[in-house]
Parts: sequence; structure tokens; C-alpha cells
Amino acid sequence: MVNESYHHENLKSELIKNGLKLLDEEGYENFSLRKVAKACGVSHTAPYRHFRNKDDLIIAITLKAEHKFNSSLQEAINSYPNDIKSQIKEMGYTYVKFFVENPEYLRLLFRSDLKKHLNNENCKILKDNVQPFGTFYNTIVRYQSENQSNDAGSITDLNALVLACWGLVHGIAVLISTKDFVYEGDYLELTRKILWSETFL
Amino acid sequence: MVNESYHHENLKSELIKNGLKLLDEEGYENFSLRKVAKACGVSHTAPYRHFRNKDDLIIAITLKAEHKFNSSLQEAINSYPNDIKSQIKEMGYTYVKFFVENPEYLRLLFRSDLKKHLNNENCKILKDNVQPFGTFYNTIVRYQSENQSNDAGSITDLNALVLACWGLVHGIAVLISTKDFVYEGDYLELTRKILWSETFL
DNA sequence: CCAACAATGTTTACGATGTCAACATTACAA
DNA sequence: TTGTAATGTTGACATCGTAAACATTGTTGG
Repeated sequence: MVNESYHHENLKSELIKNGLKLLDEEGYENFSLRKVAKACGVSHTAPYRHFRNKDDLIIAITLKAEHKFNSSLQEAINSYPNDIKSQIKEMGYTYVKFFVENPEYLRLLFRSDLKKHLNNENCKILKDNVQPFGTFYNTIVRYQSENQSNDAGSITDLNALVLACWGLVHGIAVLISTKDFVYEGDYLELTRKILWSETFL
Repeated sequence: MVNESYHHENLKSELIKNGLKLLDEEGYENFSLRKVAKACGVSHTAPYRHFRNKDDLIIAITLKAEHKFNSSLQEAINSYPNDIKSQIKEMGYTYVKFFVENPEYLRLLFRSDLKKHLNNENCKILKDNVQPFGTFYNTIVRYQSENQSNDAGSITDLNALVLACWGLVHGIAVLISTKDFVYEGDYLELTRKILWSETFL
């Protein structure tokens, strides 16, 4: 091996790692392939040996971010082993907290335009790995099966219940992290107040 | 007047109009100043006589989009003149419907990174014109003042109630329009089911 | 009426970016 | 060992945002 720095060895994972870091530090708008390449100490077209284009790298980064997100949700669930209602509340709180602390991840995990350009392979990969959504969904399913509410007027349609729960926490996360909801107090405390009220579940 | 096409007259409003159109047609990612300029039949730097930079034009477009959005919400409210509960439900439904039908507007109206770069003037302009948020907020305020619920466990904190209602509809809108919530049926029907249940208000 | 001047539009130029083609280097398998 | 695939580099090109210098037009005070 004459020039030991020519082949970077595991450049692919390095690109993903530095890409995620760059995304955190400089934001989605200022993310560029060339910066990621430079961060890896490699020429500006080297990424094209591992990813077909910019979006392809972003998708890979997204999968990593989704994994981190899912770990947070699972951890929340595990903290209430035998109380499914608390599991949901804690999971919701964690959901909001995660995106408030990592605003850029919202751009990553919820990009409508990205899904349009997905080819079949990538689409399948995304579906298979969308663990956060599976986690959320499955928890609600368990809640409903254990808790057959016969209250008149409550949401009985499973899909409606999932959309309502998921939508609530997602919307709260977005409004806080985009600073569209202006409030002088503690956002997370307000979130806790909502999720632990009787109105929600 | 030798060359009658030199001065475009009201280029500013033309740029905003064509910009919004371009945004609708090609999406946020493919939006460029030069395309807008070309659409107006003008050189690629002409926009700089009316906007300081790209973001400045986008802000102007955002204000126009916000106005359209707000009109929709107001219309929904007006359709139930004396029933504030129905006003909120209908407004929420309209909120979701609007963004499902205009997915790009989500990128416009809820951009965290944009607000970071705002100077004081633009920030004030945005605040003053953020009618949708004012509309939403005021409606909830009226609801709470007319409807002093003493139910144990219900949300009594005004800010919490606003964040919950707003977050719910916003989250539903995002999840549907980004196609993250996958469902084989009618999304808007599901939304209606949620908002008209007793669980929500 | 006309001479400044402000407003508005154009030309040119530069650096950053995504991406492609051609080439160089290395690893590995026959 | 030799050829071929994998991986990295160089160079080029089009698009983009943006600044500087210049051109044209509308307006206004003398």
C-alpha cells in the first residue's frame, strides 16, 4: 500500500456521520455535498462512489436520524413497563422533547418532496425502517385493545385514534420548534400539562 | 417613452405572484430567483431592485400565502355564526384541508430557519401579519371565556389549550400532507371523525 | 423646457454548488 | 501475476445567489 490515504476504507459511514453533524451544526439549507466531502478529507466527487446523488445521501442520513429518534421513543416506553397509558403519555412527551432539542430533524424526517423522488428500492427501505412510526402505531394499538372505551363520543376508529395522538404530539413539536407558537414560559412544561390531562386519553 | 418594455411598472407584485405560482408548480426545493425573473420576462438581477435577497422575496410570498390561509379560516368561522364550538371544529377541519390541498404552503408558513435570519423589521412585519395564528388564538380565547369548564382533568391553562388545539390540527395536516401517515381511506373523513368526536372539545 | 436625480432594469463577473466524464490508484480474484 | 472491479481525483459544465458597474426611464425643481 503505497499511498495509505488514497482509499478511505469506510468512507460511506463517515459521510453519513459527518453529514448528520453538518446538518446539526449548519442546518438543512446550508447542507452541501462538497462540505461533507471536505469534512471527510476527500475530493468533492468522492461521495458519488457511494451515493447516486445528494438526496441519496440525505436518505441515508435520515435513516440514521430515524434510528436515534426511535431509540428515544422506545426508552420512554420502557420506563413504564406495565402502564400503557403512561407509556403513551411519556412517549408523546419524548416525541416533543426530541424535536424541540433537535429542530433540524424535523426537516429530515418529514420531507414531503423527498418521498416524491424516491425510487422503489429506497421507498421500501424507508418503509421497512420507519421504526418510529411503527413504534407509535403499535403502542396505540395495544392501548386500544386493552382499553375498549365505550364512552359515547370517544374515538373508536383505530386509524382516527392513531392520527389524533400522533398528530397532537407532532403538531406541538412543530409549533414549538419553529417558534410559531410564542410563549414566555416553559414549553415542555406546557406540553406535559396537555399530555397528562384527562382530555388526552 | 422609447422602449416601453424597459420599465415593467409593477414588477414587485408580479414577482410575488409568479413566485407563488412557481412554488406551487415546482416545489420549494426547485424555487429560484432566476426562474421567477425569467417568468416575469426580466433580467435575473432585476428582483434585487425590489427585494434585498432571495429570502426577502420568499417572505413576501409567505405573507401572501398567509393571507390566503387566513381567509380560509375566517370563512370557516363565519359559517357558524353563533356556535363557537362548531367554529373551532370547522376551522380545524379547514386548517387540515388547506394544507392537504396545498402541501408546499407548509414549507412556506412553517420554516424555522427563516425566522432565525429575520431582521427586526421583517420580524415585526411577520408578527403583524400573522393573521392565521391570531385568528386561531382569538377563537380559542372566546371559546374558553364562554365555556368555563370545571371538569376535573380538563385543560384549564389557556396557553395549553391553544397549543393542544393548534397542535392537533397542525400535526394532522403535516402527517397527511407529507404522506407519513399511510391510510387507504379518505384522510379528510378521518379528520372530521376526530374533530367532531367528544374527545376533542 | 430642461437638467439633475432617483427609481428601475441590464450586463458582467465571481464563488458555491450538483453532477458528469475521463482518468488514477488500489484491492482482489482468477 | 495480471486483469478487473472498487474507489478516489481532476476537470468541466450548468445553475444559482449576489455584488458592481452601467443604462434607461420617470420625475421634479429651476
